[in-house]
Amino acid sequence: MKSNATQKDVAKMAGVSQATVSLVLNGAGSNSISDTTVAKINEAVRVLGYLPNYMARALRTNQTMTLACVVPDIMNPYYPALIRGVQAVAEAAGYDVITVSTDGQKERELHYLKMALQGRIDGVIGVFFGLGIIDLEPFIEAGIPIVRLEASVKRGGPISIDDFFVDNSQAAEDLTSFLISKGHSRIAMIAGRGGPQSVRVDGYRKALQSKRLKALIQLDDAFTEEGGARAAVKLLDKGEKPTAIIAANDLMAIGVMHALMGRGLSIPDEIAVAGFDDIPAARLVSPSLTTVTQFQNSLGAQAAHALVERLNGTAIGPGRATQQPYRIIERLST
Amino acid sequence: MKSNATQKDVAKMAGVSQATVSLVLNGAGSNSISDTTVAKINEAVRVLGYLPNYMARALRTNQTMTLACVVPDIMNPYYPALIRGVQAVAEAAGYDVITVSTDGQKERELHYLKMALQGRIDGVIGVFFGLGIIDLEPFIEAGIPIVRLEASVKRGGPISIDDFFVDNSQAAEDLTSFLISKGHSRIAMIAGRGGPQSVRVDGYRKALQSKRLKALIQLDDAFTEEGGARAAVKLLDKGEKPTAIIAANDLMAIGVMHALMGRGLSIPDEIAVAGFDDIPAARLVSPSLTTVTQFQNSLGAQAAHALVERLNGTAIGPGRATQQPYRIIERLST
DNA sequence: CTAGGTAACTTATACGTATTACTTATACGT
DNA sequence: ACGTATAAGTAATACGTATAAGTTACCTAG
Repeated sequence: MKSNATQKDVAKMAGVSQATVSLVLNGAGSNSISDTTVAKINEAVRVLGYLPNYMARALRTNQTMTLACVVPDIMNPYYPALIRGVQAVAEAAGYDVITVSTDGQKERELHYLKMALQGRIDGVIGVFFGLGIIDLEPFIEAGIPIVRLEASVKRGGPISIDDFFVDNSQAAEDLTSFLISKGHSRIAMIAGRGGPQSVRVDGYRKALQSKRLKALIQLDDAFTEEGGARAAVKLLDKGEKPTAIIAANDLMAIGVMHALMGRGLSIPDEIAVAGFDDIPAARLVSPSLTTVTQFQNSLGAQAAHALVERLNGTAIGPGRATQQPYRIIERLST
Repeated sequence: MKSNATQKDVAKMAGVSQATVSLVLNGAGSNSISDTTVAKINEAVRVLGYLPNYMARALRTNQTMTLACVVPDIMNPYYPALIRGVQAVAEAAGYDVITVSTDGQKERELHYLKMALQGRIDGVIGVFFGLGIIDLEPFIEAGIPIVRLEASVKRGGPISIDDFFVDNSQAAEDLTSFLISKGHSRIAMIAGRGGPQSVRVDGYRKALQSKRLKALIQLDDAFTEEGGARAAVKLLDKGEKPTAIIAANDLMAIGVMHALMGRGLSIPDEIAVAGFDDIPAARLVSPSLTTVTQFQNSLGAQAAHALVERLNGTAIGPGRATQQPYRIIERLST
C-alpha cells in the first residue's frame, strides 16, 4: 500500500523547496521561476506520477470544485436527463458532479446539504420535496449557493437562491384543454399525493372549471406504474367511464394503459391517455404516449450555469426566478 | 459568508482544549473524560451547530468514507437499479456513494479512478469498458480496492480485484436455445459492437452451431433504440425473413419492435423479439418484451458488500471471482 | 561605487482534525 | 507517610497544500 508522492517528494527529487513546486504547479505563469527549474520539477512530477492530494488542497483553499446534484429518485427516468444537462455544463466549468438520490425524504435532503457545510461540496443543484426556503436559508447564509428546480411559479425573494421553474399548473391546464379541444368532455385525472403532482391536479381542475366540466380525480400513494394501474382499476370499478385519462406522470400513465388493456379497452379509441415528463419509455410504449416535456436536459444545463455564476461571483444579490418552457408532445395515445 | 464552527470554537466555549473536544467526539467511550466535561462539550456542539470539517478529517485519517460507483451511462436504464443496490449496502456500512457516468470512455474511466489516488474516495465499484486489468493494477497497488462488474466468465487472479460476473455468453446461448425450443429456426441477432454485446453474440453463435443452424447477425454502432431500429430495417431490406430476432439489449430490442411494427409485421406472430437486461421499460412495451434479467439490484448489493469487506480488512488476498445468476423472463413478445 | 530593484527562490505558517506523549491532581494500599 | 496507580485532561505534532513574507544574488541607474 504505497502512498502517493507528495509535493515534498517532488521537491526533493528536483532539488528545490516544496513551495517552489506548489508555485510551479499552480502559478499561472505570473511567478518568477526559471525555465530550468520548471523543467526539473515537471520531470520529477512525471517520474513520480505526482497527483495533488485533493483533501489537502481543499482544506487549504476551502474549495472542492465539486457540485452536488440532489434528486429524489435516480430510478425515475425523468432525472437522468436532467443530470446529464448539469454534468455537461459543470464539467466544462471545471467542476465535478456527484449525484445523490434522496427518495424525496426531508432527512436525506438535509443530509446531503450538510455535506456542503462540512466542506465537501461547493454548491448544490436540487429538486427538493421536503425542504422549504426556511430550511435552505441557513445554508445560503453559510455561503453555499443553491439552485432549485421547481414545479410551480416562483418569484425570487431576497434570499439568494436561484429558482428554475416550469409552470406545471399551466402545463396541466393546457394539456387538459388540448384534450377538450379534441372532443373529450369526461376527462379523469390520476395522480400521486403532494409535490408537483398536486400542482398538476390544480391545473387540470382549472381547465375543467372554465368549461364547466366535472373533475374526476383518483389518487394513489405511489408515483409509479403500479400506482397508476391501481388508480385506474379503482376508477373503472367505481363505474366511471371517462373518455380520456390524464396521469400526473408518465410512469403512472403507462400503468393506466396496462390496466385499460387488461380490461380490453382500446387506446385511444375508447379511452385516450396522456402523461407528464416525456420519459424515454413514453416513446417506446404502444400506443406511444402523449405527454408534456420539460426539456430536462436544457433545464439541468441552465441550472448548472446559474450555479457556476454564483460560485465564481459573476452573479450576486437576490435570488432570480426563471421560467422554463414546456411542450405538449402529441403521440398516438390520444 | 460566516464559516463554520470548528473544534477550537467548541473548545473555547466549553473551556477545554481542542484535543479534549476531539476525544469526546470520536473516542468510543474508552477515554477518561468526566461526565460534566462531556456534557459541556456536547452542549457547545449543539449551540454552535458544530459539524466536523470533512476535508480536515479526511486529510488526517486518510479515509473519506466515500465510494465511487462508476458506470458507463446513467441514462441507460440498466444502471440505476445497480446503483440502488450499491447504495443500500454501502450506506448501511457508513459509506457515502457518488455515482459517475463515463460514456464507456477509457479516459473518463481513468479520470474517476484517479480521484481515488487523489484521496477523494476509498474504493471503487465499476463497470469498465475501456480499462483492463493492466490499467487497474496501479490503483490496487496504491491501496485502492476495486470491484468489477463483468459480462463474461472471470477466474480471479493474483491481483486483488474482486469480480462479479454474469456469464452473458451462456445466457445468450440459453436464450437462443429457448427460442429454438419454441420452434424457431431462422433466428437473427442484432447487436452493438464490443463489450458485453459481442459476448452475447458469441453465445448466440454457439447455440446455433450446436443445432446446425445459420447465424444471421446485424451490427450497429449504437446500443440504443435508434440503433436497434436501424439494424432491423437493414436486416429486412436485405430480404432476410427471420422468425425471431434477439437484440443484444432491451433498448435495441424495443427499437426492433418499432421497426417491425412500422412495417406492419405482427409481434410475436410473424416475428418474435427478445432482448437483454430487463430494464423497466421491458415490462411496459406492448407486447411486453421477453428478456434476460441479471438481478441488477442484488448484483450491486453484493459488489458493495465485497468492497466493504476489502476496506475494513475482512477480506484480504487474491481476487475473488463470483458468478452471478441470470434468468430468462418470458413475456408476450415471443 | 552604491542604492535599490528584480529574478529566483526559501522559510514559515495556517487550514481543522486525530493522536501520541506528556502533565497534573487525587485516591489508594501498605 | 510514601510511592504508585489512575482519572482527567493538555500540549505538541503531522497530514499535504497554498501563500504571505522574507532572503539572497545579481544587475542597473545615477
